[in-house]
Amino acid sequence: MQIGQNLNEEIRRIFTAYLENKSLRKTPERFAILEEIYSRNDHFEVESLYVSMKNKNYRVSRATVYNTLDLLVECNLVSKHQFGKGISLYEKSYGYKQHDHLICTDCYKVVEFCDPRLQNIQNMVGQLLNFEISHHSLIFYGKCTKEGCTERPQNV
Amino acid sequence: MQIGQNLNEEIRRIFTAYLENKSLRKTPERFAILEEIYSRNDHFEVESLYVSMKNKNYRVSRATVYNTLDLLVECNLVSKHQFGKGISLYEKSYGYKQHDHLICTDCYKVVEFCDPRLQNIQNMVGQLLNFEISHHSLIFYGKCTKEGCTERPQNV
DNA sequence: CTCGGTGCAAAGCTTTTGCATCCGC
DNA sequence: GCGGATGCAAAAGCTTTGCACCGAG
Repeated sequence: MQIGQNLNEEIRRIFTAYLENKSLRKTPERFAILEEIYSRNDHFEVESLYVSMKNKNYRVSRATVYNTLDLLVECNLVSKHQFGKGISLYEKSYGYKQHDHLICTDCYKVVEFCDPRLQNIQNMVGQLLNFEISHHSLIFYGKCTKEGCTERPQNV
Repeated sequence: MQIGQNLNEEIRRIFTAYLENKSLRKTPERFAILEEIYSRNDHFEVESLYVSMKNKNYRVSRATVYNTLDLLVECNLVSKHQFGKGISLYEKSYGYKQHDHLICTDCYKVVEFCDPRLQNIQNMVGQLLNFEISHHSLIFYGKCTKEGCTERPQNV
């Protein structure tokens, strides 16, 4: 589809600009990882991304995946979350409206939400305490009611 | 001091009630860990708590510390944070007003703040998405300005 | 007396690091 | 060709687990 193609070009452009600005090399691995991430629609962990690429017979190492994820987080193409199970989850972030997460403590389902008032809090707190706030993490923990919470962990 | 003594009795009472309710044993180790935690005023990591107790010649194992921390988190006497460095930080939570955290991405300084508007957001989001929200985690990441940010990691 | 809890050490998992090789610039 | 980047595997760091012993109920 045309839109997907445009998005793909756009994120490559952003990553390229970032790499050039930082005098980092534009290696094929870095762009392959970026592309793999943007072909996904979930909150994924490093191992899952690594396995996906291995399954496609792409030759990458975990070290490169970790390294590239750091770069992508730094240029805001990917966001990183610590949802509390000691394991980091990532998701693509370009073209998505800012959102936060709600996690079911029974089944680990992740739901996204957005509340503009948070931005006000962020601005005020930063000004009050002399911080230049660059980003935030807001997670609500609870139990999903009504909907079919299975109490069985899902692969999020 | 009298207040400290009352607090100490109060948290023991809460923990005791929790253990009895869950039919768990009231072992001396569990209360020793609780007491050690409430004698601290910082955000601490497991290893630090373990070492503190070892230094006082108290015989505990890491396994018991981890086990007890889980219990204390579950009965709301302790709160657990994932500040993003892959390592969990804990703090006592009874008798403290609810607060959130601001972290300097250069020196890792942790500052606490409180904004009552967050409660409104929490209530609204929970109602809207059919979640019974039990707790949350809000972290602002940024750089401290004006004050002397050393860019050197502190032991938080 | 029972069996849950503990200490200790080994194992598990995610992430980082060291090093030889490779390739972008 | 140089030096950054990669792949691989080993190592590191936090947390969990297995097992024999202990002690709370």
